[in-house]
Amino acid sequence: MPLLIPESLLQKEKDHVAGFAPEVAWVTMGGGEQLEEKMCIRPTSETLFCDHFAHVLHSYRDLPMLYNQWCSVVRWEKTTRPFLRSREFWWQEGHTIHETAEEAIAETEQQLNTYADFCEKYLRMPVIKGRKTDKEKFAGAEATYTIEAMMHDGKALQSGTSHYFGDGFSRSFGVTFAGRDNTLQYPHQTSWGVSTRLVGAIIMTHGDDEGLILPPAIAPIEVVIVPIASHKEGVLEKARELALRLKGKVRVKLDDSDNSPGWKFSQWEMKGVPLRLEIGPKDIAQDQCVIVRRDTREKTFVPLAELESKIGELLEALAENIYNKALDNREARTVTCNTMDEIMQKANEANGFIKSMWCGSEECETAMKDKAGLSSRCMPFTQEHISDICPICGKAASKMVIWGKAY
RNA sequence: CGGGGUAUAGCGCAGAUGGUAGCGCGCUUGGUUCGGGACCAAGAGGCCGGGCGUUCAAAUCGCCCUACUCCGACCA
Repeated sequence: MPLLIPESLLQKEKDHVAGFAPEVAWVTMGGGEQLEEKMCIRPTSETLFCDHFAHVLHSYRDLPMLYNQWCSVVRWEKTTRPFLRSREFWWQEGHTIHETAEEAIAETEQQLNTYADFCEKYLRMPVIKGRKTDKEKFAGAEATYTIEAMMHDGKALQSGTSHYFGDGFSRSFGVTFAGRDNTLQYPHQTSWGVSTRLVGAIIMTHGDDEGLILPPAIAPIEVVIVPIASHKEGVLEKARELALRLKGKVRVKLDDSDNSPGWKFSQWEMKGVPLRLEIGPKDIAQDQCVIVRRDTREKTFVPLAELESKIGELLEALAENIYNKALDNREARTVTCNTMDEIMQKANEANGFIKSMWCGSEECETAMKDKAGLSSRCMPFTQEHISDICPICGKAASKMVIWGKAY
């Protein structure tokens, strides 16, 4: 889809334009000439896809239409933050239309689950699945679902979203198809995305003072081999032999540069390589090597005969450990509150998640922001019954919300 | 948008009361080292963000720009 969106196209869905207009960048000139109609640089591509759908959709037989594109988008943020909030960011955006609401809702859920699984199983980052409040939902959506992660400083990071649009956009853009009963119908739509924000999430979930800690599944190098006293007879040869032996089984790199071993240790730790394999004269004499975990720095002497299996075990142990550490941090920084006083006190003490009931009114949500500096992160799918009243207004409440400070 | 801060070597910084610049890291060369960022020696590297002013003399004082940055409000 194109990079530029004509203003008229952006205007077609009123909630959407109201939500995005304040943060779009506009192109007003072309080759020194003022443009007849200004164009915005896409902040998201729903309008472009809708325009496209209107042209290509004719029959229920064309449905579902499932699109995905990787591109960068621009949102004119007032405050930027490397990886987490940049004015231009690279993302993946999926856009689908379906014959029925049920199908579209299923798609929305499926994608949210895909993101959650990816974060938890591959990035080893625990997330909370839930629904956004109306105040926080995507402009123009009927429902927005989110996965919320907690960074190690206790701040929340929305790590992926999936939206259900109903047929609102379809109606605004005149997207129609001939249905099974030969009547003209509007398809039900979804969109969903994750961005390079996840890179920031990895850094801020797993990293420590020595640098990155990469989850093994996405580490470009899983094992780095550092020869010790590599000038001595046979060391480099042995290191090369091990690298060759591991190649194809695990992503391995031999650092045979002439930097000192200590320098290499620090360097590869900073880059987040999960395992370091040391091989030196003493090891060679005993037919073993030393493997050091990035997360705990724990050293293990490994007989060369058991090399492959031990590497597998250690990678898995590391992956599990970094997930558990992140989860422990989240649990330790999550509190349940019943009164506004309690909430304000906790919010003041430390960053973290605060669970409380909520009556559902936007006034109370705004009050939470004003009084405690907290925004609603989501209404988790897994609800807990804390009480029956909203701590903000005292009226009846049936929804539990997670509040927090967000990046 | 509101309120702070910073700008001096590739990077990080120091340069009170004005006298044309220094430290650490990095880089180059030689030697010794090599199981946690090695050591010694010799080097290279600077329009002190930009402009105007004050002064015999400005990195230093004054005014005006520009860029970056932090904290708020706004947002994936």
